[in-house]
Amino acid sequence: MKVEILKDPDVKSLTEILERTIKRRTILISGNCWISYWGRASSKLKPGERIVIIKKDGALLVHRPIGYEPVNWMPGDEIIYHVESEPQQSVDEQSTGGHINFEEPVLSIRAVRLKPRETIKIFFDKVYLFAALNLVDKGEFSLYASEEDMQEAILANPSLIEPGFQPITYEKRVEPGFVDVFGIDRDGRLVVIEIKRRTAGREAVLQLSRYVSSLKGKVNRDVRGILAAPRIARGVQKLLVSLGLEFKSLDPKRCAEILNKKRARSLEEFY
Amino acid sequence: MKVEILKDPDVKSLTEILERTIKRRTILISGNCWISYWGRASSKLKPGERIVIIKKDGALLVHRPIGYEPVNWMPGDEIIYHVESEPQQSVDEQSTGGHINFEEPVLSIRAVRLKPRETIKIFFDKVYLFAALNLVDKGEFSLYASEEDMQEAILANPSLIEPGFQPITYEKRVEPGFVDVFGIDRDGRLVVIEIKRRTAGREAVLQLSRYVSSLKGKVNRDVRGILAAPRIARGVQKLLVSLGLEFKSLDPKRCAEILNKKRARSLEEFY
DNA sequence: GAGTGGATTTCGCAT
DNA sequence: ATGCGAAGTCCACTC
Repeated sequence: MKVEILKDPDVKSLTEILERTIKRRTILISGNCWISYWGRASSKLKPGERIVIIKKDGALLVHRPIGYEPVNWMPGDEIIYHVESEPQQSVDEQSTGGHINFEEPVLSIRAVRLKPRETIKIFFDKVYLFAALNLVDKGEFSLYASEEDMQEAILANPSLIEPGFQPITYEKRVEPGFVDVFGIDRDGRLVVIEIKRRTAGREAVLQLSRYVSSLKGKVNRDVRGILAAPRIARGVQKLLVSLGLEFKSLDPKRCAEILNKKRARSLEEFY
Repeated sequence: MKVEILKDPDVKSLTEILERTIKRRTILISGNCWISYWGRASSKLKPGERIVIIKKDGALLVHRPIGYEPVNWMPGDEIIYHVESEPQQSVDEQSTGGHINFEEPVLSIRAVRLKPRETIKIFFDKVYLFAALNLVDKGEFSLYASEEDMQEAILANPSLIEPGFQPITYEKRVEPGFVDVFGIDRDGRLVVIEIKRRTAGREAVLQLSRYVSSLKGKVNRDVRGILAAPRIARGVQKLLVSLGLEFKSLDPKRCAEILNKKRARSLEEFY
């Protein structure tokens, strides 16, 4: 069955259908609930009307009517669920605060994550909508103009940095941290490139500086440090120069375009 | 009306109800859709069955049947929506990939965010469930065992650090950065405490070291630096010692418990 | 308005 | 397992 929808269901039917569908279907529940969380931190959420999503892999999301982020959540993997119908008497009024319907028993959903150990308990005293959906999703997702794309674009087209630049390795680990791209310029000098997809700040400059310094100490010869980013923060330019580093403007979107062309070309060659 | 639910609605009814409820209700849509995003980066998602949430503040979430994170999203605030019914012919088959139902027109939802400028376009060719919910949520959310709580716990119970420790100020600004807690030990020496809620890494040690150094330069007398955290990263212990700093194990949960007791007590006093 | 740092960050990768 | 760095990070706070 593709979709099972219950409108204003009672706790008994809910308990039953949840036990049957949890971690087998994508589940939507909307109603009045209160929530406690204990684990890496701990939290309490007093009663209110929210949306709860439980996915096939066990991932749990609680969304309030406002805001992009879930108020409570649990990433999938190794989540164990317990569903129970409980008499309302057991609910600690003080801990819940707001209004609770004392007529019917409450639905309790307990999610336990094993690593790290943490628990979310959700209590519903009123459910407006329950839906169990048998969703199939094999659609490919592709993201363009990420930092990884920028790196790939530089490797495919080194002149993006400057004429004569030759990449040698990328994402090479150097003490401390790592370098995004590592190569040689037209004069044979070592070049370390740090890539940022957004405006580069002080942190990026200091990081690059550490790379360059540690490398200089090892190879005992000149090393150029280039910060490749769409822009550099205003005050940071001076710092960059004072540390003997360079800046190269690099637009992530342009990198994405270059990559798209390259990918299209390799597709042509393939056919 | 609290809840409006449509099961297997046609595109025409959807367009109508969406225009009436969007940014006025919490909206749930589940069906077969494909999505493109353009803004800070860009992405494409080929057809598949997902859940779309649109909140009253305009926040948009697209969830696949697996995983904790949304595959596409838009934070609320300054989001403009356009809802249209479109003939399927206009859909670029190549850009969508998988299966598309060519019988009916498709529902298109376009969300435009102004700052930064970005756009999400969602096309549905089949909707299994549509729900518009009039949710009210005023429940208070409280999170415990934050870094701030640990600070508060130390101030309330200074012996957590060591016998005889006396806090003077907290979150005091010192060059560079700031100090979490600042006080005097039983021998009258200055103490700087840096608090970390989780395993303290190299960064925390270096930060504390900077505090202590700059303070020593100013007061021209001995200053102890104590890193208070649940644990310290393995390799970093040596660095800590070599910099003349100390480590004090401090469990955030225990801090939270202490605070809870303290708060309960003050509540008793209040009544 | 931009920069800085934290997050129940999550996620991935490399040691 | 642990640690480090990116993310369409988001978010709050400071300058």
